[in-house]
Amino acid sequence: MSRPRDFDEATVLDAAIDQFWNHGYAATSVRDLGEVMGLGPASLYNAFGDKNTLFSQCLARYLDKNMRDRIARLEQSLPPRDAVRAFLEQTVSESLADPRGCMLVNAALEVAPHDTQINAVVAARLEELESFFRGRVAAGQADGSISGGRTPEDLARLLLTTVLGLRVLARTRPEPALLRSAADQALSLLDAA
Amino acid sequence: MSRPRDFDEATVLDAAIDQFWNHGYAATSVRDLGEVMGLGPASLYNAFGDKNTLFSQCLARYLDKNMRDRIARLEQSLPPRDAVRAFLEQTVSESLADPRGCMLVNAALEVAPHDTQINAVVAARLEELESFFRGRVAAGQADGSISGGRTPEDLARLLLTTVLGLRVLARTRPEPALLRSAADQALSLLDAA
DNA sequence: CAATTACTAAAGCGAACGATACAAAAACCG
DNA sequence: CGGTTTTTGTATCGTTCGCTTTAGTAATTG
Repeated sequence: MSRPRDFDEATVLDAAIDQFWNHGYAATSVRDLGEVMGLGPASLYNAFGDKNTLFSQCLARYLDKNMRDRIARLEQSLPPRDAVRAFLEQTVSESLADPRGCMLVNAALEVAPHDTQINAVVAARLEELESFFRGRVAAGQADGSISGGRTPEDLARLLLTTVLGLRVLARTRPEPALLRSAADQALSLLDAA
Repeated sequence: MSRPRDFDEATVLDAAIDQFWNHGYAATSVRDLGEVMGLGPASLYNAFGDKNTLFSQCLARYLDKNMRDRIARLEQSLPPRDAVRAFLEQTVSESLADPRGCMLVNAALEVAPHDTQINAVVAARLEELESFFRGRVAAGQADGSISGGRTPEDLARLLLTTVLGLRVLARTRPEPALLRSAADQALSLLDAA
């Protein structure tokens, strides 16, 4: 090893994430990436591999920062039922505030169907989210804050589906009343018998 | 008017729909389109305008054939509550059978955010679907087959969100148990008080 | 201080992109 | 038929694509 990099990998990765997040995979060119990252093509390819590999790294980093951390935070700081509600509410408010939507959902539709590696990552992360819901529902049923009328598995599946639906809906119809109502209806299943 | 076209517009449009549906907007080239449509570039541009205009026509035709007609059929042939259930069930079984998902949902995430015209079309069609659900729920409440515990507006919003979520989920995790369970949970709201 | 290593910037590779120019050919109308 | 109009096949426009090469420079090691 000799000469160190002139740039910070995490910083330029964030710039790349921003570009992919804004414009999607196919509509982002390697030149675009080089520009926002402040790198020439040689540095870019040397440090991150080709476009597809770079995208994988961006997606992984995005998910660690935006999903995994959020889940961990909610699991630690809130009682089970509140954690579920908070996740849905954060999804709604974030969808209203950021027109780019969720990079995971965007990738699920644009990239995953044509790339088995990305598909595996996306599927695994969706399972993580489902698992978060399932675990919180089970815990909520145990402490009595969530009705026991439905299985944690079933409720988790609906909650996951609702989150994804909200993300899609928000990108073309970012109407607060619409999104909040949908989220509230899904949450009401935590009470129903 | 003088020389007629050598091709049937509807037929070649269907071929173009198939291409866009399979590969998305950005990843489909005009040459790809010409190939599957059996047209040279001159005929293609002369008949359908540029790539973006062609996509609009494809999306409109797709929606007329796949969504509007289905809604009309369900509204005519089934009682309100069954029509709602049938729509969800068809969404699930179609999602499991066809890996391309729903072209409307795909377009909502890939194209609509960067194209105000497409966005308007997508938003309008989602409102149509929401309106279908709202109307059927209201009719179902009137005839007693659907619980009156929630407003048609709220239920329609959740059903719409669920359909979109199912479409996303199915593309990366086409698991029958997962999708059917989510759909069933959403439908159970038609009973709850 | 060499010697080595890894970096960067600039130029450019072949291929594919969206879109057009142009002339030949085909169908309509009088 | 002849004249007009539209369609069509072909060739190609200029640009951009993902990616590589080359040449030179900057930092580390002995």
